[in-house]
Amino acid sequence: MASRRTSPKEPNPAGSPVSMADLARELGVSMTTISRALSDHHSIGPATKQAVLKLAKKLNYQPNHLAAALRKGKSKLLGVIVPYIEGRFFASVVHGIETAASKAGYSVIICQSSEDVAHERKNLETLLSAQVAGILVSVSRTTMDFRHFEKVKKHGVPLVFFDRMLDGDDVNAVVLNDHAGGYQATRHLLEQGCRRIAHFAGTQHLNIYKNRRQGYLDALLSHGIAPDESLIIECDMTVEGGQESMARLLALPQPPDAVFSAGDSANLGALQLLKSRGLRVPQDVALAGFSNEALTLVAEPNLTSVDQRCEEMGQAAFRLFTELVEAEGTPFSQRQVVLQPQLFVRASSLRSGIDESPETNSAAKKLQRSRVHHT
Amino acid sequence: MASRRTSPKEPNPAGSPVSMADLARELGVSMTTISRALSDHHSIGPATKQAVLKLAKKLNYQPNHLAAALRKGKSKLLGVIVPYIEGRFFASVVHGIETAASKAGYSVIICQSSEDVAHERKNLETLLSAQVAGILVSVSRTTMDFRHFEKVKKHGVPLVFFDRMLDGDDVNAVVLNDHAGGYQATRHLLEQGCRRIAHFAGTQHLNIYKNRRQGYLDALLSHGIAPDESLIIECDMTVEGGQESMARLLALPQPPDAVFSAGDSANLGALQLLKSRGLRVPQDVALAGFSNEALTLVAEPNLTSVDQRCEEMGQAAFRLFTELVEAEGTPFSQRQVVLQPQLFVRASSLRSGIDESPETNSAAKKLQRSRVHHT
DNA sequence: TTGTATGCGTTATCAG
DNA sequence: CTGATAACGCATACAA
Repeated sequence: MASRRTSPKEPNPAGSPVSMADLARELGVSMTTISRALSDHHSIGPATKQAVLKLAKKLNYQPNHLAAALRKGKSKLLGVIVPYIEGRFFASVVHGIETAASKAGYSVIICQSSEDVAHERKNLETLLSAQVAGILVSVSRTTMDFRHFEKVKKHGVPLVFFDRMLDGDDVNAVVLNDHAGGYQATRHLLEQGCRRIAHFAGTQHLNIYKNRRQGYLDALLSHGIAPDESLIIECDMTVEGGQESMARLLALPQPPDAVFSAGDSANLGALQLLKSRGLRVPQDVALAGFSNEALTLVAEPNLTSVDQRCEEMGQAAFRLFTELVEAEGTPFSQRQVVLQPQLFVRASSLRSGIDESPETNSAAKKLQRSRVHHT
Repeated sequence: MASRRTSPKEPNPAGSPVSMADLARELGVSMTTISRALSDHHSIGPATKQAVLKLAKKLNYQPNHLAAALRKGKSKLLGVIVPYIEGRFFASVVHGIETAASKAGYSVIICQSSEDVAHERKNLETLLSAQVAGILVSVSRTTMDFRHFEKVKKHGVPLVFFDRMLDGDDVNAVVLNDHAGGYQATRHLLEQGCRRIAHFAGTQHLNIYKNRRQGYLDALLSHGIAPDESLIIECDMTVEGGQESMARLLALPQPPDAVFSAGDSANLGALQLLKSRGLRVPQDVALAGFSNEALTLVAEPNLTSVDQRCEEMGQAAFRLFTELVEAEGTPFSQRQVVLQPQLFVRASSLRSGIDESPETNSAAKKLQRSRVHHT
């Protein structure tokens, strides 16, 4: 006598796509009942519900999100586009996004534009085809206009920019107050007695670099110091770029007594060059940077830097997305979230001990501890 | 007279889910024709094909991958689970995976287990529900058995482990030859004249740390040196852990003249402590670490370290996945890819200049250049 | 070369 | 409280 295929003893032999229909057949009820029991619908008998749940566990039923999304017209997928995923900043932001998203039942599809607009465009297509519920993006360095984002709006998919964005007011975005960051760092250098403060600036078509520079300029002005254009060097923010830029500054008739760099790597380069020339940091040249990279705590002396609140930015971006989902249908209203940066004062800019507030230091220590990761 | 809704002049007013059915109606052909034209089927008239493509572009038709996946039973989604996404290693591996995957038309869903098995289990459920075509995973630190991965196999979803995995032979995996890495680093220290070489070891239930330690032991043995258990310290691989461990070693009756650490962060801690005690690196104590973190090039002296080929690992993991897809149906055969580590010799372990080969140095420089990222 | 019909797994709309 | 049925958008076996 052949064994019955429908025997409850057989869990599931091979590739086992158990569907709601299977559960329905097995229990002798309708698919509707199964669906309702599984989604905890109100009009459902507690007895049948338990029975369904039990059977589902037993056959280890796995819901098919694709089918559900197709039916409902809304998926639980969230698209994220970043220029690249390496480096502390974007990795941390993605970490923040993913953590918040998964808590809310969303899965995150990650895309890299590799700083290339064409790639970015392709990423958008892919995400739209994947029927994502929303798209979070930090534009690539080569993105000069918003045309390819129009399609996203046209499809009614919520769109949130974070950190990097182009000028244009009709977009939702969460950004850091880069101006305040530049201002704080520069003011701090001024308070340390520096008077000829140079600036390593980034590409000026990106909001972040433009704002950091403006913060620097405004800090100087509000302290009655006229900016000196020869002290502003546009550099690519790499270690080598920092070395070269620092060398150029030292070749000036009147070298600076401090540098505010729009990035930490360039500042490291500056530090290396200064040391190689036998100059002391901060006594001869004080340094303050941007991003609060891990390297700031490794360099000697430790580097003063502006923290970008990476994880908060990720969380905020996701929150903004959910707000957009809730506000669906209502007329478009632009939403912007602006995060406040935090200056971490370290030895590279401390000319006297008096400014070293205890909170700042304990915060820095805490950061160091929490940032440690290992394989 | 009311304007016709089907007028070709109306591109698409609001949220516009243009489907193949719409294109078919507009062109007066069947959906089959549309489907074939779009998927470049062979039996399709070039004229009609062009017409379809043109109309699709005009109405900016966006294919619905969900529907296609549902129909075909196979999606173009790839699930990736990592303990966390921050830090150089996993970010780089994910970078490698995403780059290879998107090139092959796959989208990557990223999940973080946060070093928590329960979370890892949930991640698996999510990915299976999302109908991913495969799952790539590096297990969490708290994962002690493979039970929750059985379900994945049962569903017939290709599963690839990378870097971290538990013992067990019937799995597909791409790993680094950690044993060779530990061996090379230790041999290098021996060649520098070190004789009492200590080891900072990681949790021994993870393959990677066990193998690094074994490589260390075997290198000692093959050089006729009996391992000294008091020189092996299990530490949590943080900077602080490294400081404490180094302090313990220095308190020994016979302190070591070198340390091979299973991680770079701990080595940085050791370096800091040595400096604070007035000891010189590498003259008094030579240091070699693991992971080739960015900090190795920031610390002074630069830290010798074993590179883990992060991106190659990501690429290899994806390749292994595609192989599994192609080998579908055939009986299971375990596949393992073992990557060879590369030792980067730097000042922290160089007691004499003679060993500093030019290739090593140029490779290190190249690495430094290519790793620079900025916001 | 093109069209017709069906089903993938789910949810929503109706009746009972 | 429960059930039958349609529909989501696409791909394919089968017919023309």
